[in-house]
Amino acid sequence: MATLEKLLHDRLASAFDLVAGMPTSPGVRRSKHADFQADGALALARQLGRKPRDVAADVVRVAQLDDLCTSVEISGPGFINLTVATDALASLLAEMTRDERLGIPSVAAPDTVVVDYSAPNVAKEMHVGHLRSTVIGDAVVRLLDWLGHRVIKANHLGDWGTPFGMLIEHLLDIGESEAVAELSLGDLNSFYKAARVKFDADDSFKERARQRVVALQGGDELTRRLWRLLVAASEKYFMTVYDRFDVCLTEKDFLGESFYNDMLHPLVDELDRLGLLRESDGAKVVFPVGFVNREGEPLPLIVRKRDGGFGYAATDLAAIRYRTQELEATRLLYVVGSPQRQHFEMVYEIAREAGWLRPPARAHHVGFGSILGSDGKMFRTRGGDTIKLVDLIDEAVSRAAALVEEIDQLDDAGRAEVARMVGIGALKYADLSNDRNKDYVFDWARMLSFEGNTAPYLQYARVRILSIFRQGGVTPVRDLVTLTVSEPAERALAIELLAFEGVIAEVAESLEFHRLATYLYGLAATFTTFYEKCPVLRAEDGVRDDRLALCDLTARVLARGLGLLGIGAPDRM
RNA sequence: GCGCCCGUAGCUCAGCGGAUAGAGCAGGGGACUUCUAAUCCCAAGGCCGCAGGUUCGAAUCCUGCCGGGCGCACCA
Repeated sequence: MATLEKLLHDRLASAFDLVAGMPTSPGVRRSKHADFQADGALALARQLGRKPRDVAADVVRVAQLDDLCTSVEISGPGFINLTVATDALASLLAEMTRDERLGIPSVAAPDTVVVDYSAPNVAKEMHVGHLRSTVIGDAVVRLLDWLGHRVIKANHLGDWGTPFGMLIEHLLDIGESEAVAELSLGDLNSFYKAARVKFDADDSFKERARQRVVALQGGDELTRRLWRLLVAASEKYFMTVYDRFDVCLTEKDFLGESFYNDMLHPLVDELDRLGLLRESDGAKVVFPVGFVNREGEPLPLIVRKRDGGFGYAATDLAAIRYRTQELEATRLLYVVGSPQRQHFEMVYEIAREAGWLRPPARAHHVGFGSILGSDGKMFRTRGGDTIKLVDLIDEAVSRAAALVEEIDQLDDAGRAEVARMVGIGALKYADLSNDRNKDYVFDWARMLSFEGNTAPYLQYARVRILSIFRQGGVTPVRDLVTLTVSEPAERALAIELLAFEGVIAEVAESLEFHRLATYLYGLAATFTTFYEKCPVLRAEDGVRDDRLALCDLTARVLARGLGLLGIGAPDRM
């Protein structure tokens, strides 16, 4: 389906091309002076050496807009103001009601997308630091999947490295069953800390740990089994967190660092063959072009450490090669904090130089800022400790439970389910409604408020709509051929609804979910104006059905939009 | 030193070259015999960090400052 804005754009583009004699952007956008405006004449006038208003007049003369607009006027210095015909609105809306996908088709040429996100560490608690990656990455997965792309979730688990020496030795000390029980239940911090304490205090333990690392890397069978035990127990725990948080990661998506172990030696060999590998201070490194260190010298990416071990850079390179060559990925997304930006830029550059990343395949760092406390510093507990992710989730749900306590139309189980949707929704939405490039300030009261740009507000807006249907005992029809849109509030809502596709298209590329959030909030706000001004159930028969259709579409767009953000929408609250 | 990100109302945030810079919160004033008032409406609140430049037009693009955050060789 063609979206309204795109239709206007295309028609005007043809007209502009005629007037300019070359491809010219019409500059169509929403306007407060009309439904839409086109700014293209102002920019074009300069190139043609003519007056903007004259250019605009020529464009209007040749533009074929009769079926779309009732009014096309030139205003100010040369803006073209467009008022959309209600017939056009009506038929587009009717088409939208009939479409299961709300006018948004599956993509014609799907990408194979690898989304690298969440990435907790084995035997370590998930904390606030994992919140944004998990929430944003999950939204990326849901959106691209819904659009019909082939999405591969890659949970780049920290399941390898020197800490496993001490972790395995600690496991042996306390016994396998005890360790597994502790880890599966989520008592990860105390397990890790206990290991750490012994490691720091006890030299013989430290030596055992060191030996154990060697055994692990050497493939010693017992050690591997114990390691696997640690990983499995942690994965089991992480799954409980994901389930509780409504995150769509599954057991199958754990693709930890260790997965790439066997690829690391061949990787180094290939870099060597390609002539990219250098020796520096005893380490094997690659110097990607365009990167310098603080002395202005070429900045290396260390592929193999002086001691022969591999660092994360090697794993990241192996992963990128695996993803493009084995998984045949065309779009690689790394949902990782902004501080790691340079690292990934270096990895991408090397991958391009090595030929592992070439068009149409592209890699993109989906970076994000930090979560801050109300004091403007990194969000921590009052004691200065990092906050566990489960604690955050639990608090969100229990705070939401206090809010929904008064709902008398639901039983206890129903209220608990609503509390979950509201609490988790609030937490996720607070993250996704902010520009991910920026830091944001964490504030329980604000995110759980029913006023302002919050998940509860959007959820509530939809509940009010469903309440109309229940109250009237009606089911909105979805096979309309046309409908009437006459009141200003109806028009405003109609135009807002028709903008959904454009927003989705934009976010699918930029992965800036706050644009979707801003849109949904605008839609909900536009709806409440409509709700105040236009009675639905009390309207006359013809009008009533049309208003019901507007309500229904709004509810569906809200539910779909929230769903793409990983947020549920309760039917009552 | 080099690089990246950020600076918009008292607070939290939108605004990816267009008309008079927008929301929410807080503070002020209103609206519940009404489809859920957990809502809505009205008024008030701004040298868009500073200074130049490009442009018919700059919060938006460029340069330089100021202020804050983060990276920059064997941790991920």
